[in-house]
Amino acid sequence: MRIGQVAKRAGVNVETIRFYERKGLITQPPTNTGGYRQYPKEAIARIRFIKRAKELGFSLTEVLELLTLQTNPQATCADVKSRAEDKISTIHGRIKDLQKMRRSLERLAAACKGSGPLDECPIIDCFETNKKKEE
Amino acid sequence: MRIGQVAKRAGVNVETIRFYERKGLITQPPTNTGGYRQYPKEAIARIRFIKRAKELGFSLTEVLELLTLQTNPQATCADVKSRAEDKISTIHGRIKDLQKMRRSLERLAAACKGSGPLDECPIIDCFETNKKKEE
DNA sequence: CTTGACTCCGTACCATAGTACGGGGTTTAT
DNA sequence: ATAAACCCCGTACTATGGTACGGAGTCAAG
Repeated sequence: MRIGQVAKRAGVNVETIRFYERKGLITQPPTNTGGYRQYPKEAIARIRFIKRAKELGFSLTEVLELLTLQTNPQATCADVKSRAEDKISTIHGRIKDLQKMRRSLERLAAACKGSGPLDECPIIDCFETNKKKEE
Repeated sequence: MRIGQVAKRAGVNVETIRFYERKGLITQPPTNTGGYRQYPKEAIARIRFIKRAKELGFSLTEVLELLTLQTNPQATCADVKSRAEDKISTIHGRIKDLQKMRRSLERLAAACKGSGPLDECPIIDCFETNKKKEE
């Protein structure tokens, strides 16, 4: 199968496949006489693996680690599980940060009556002073 | 005040101030005879404004919008409030996405007993097939 | 056997938010 | 007056995950 077919079936761009190859996530397949890459069908599965791991928050570097683990006969579930748990906690941290931001913005938006000049806007005021406006 | 002082007091890097200037977030102040930038003390407040807005999730482009609004006498609280509300909802969306990821990972991690070879790992299995392992 | 679609490669570019560097000139303190 | 510390400018580089481009060669259908 040629790169275009693989790309279509895996749901990515041709350029993305070449990019993954440069990053070491995919090994370059044999080429035909014309120099075209000839992919086995497992290539599609590998690209989908990458997509799925990415969707769950793994960076390409981390996906590479996961893929490398797979070729290591000493690797066990524990290796994968610990990476998943690390990822869960970093995601958790990001959620906390975002919730903090959201709560602050909600407080400010609630304090803003939505009319009047900017120099009375509690949101702008907060940005200027980093204090809640004293009543 | 010179750039180094401003940077120190605002809690950013000198380079960052020059970067913000290039981005139009800060106007270039007058320079002394030697060509050094001479900042009024309001510059510190402006940089802190940028920092605070960034901490609440606004990108530099959005911060620029906010700052530009301030110079517009027609602008009202409503303009700021609507930007805050937009930001709240994009943050909300990101939280939802992250929660979805976290839930999926938690399900997978829970399904993984944490020992044994990788080809029996439900996490790897999910990445390969995007299905929950059938029992 | 020609045309269009596909692929090759290397490089440059996108956004984001800066950081780092190098070779100069300036200011300040001793 | 000299050295340290500061600042100037432009450019390049960081990380992340790709996308775009251009000129060339190849493959398949008519």
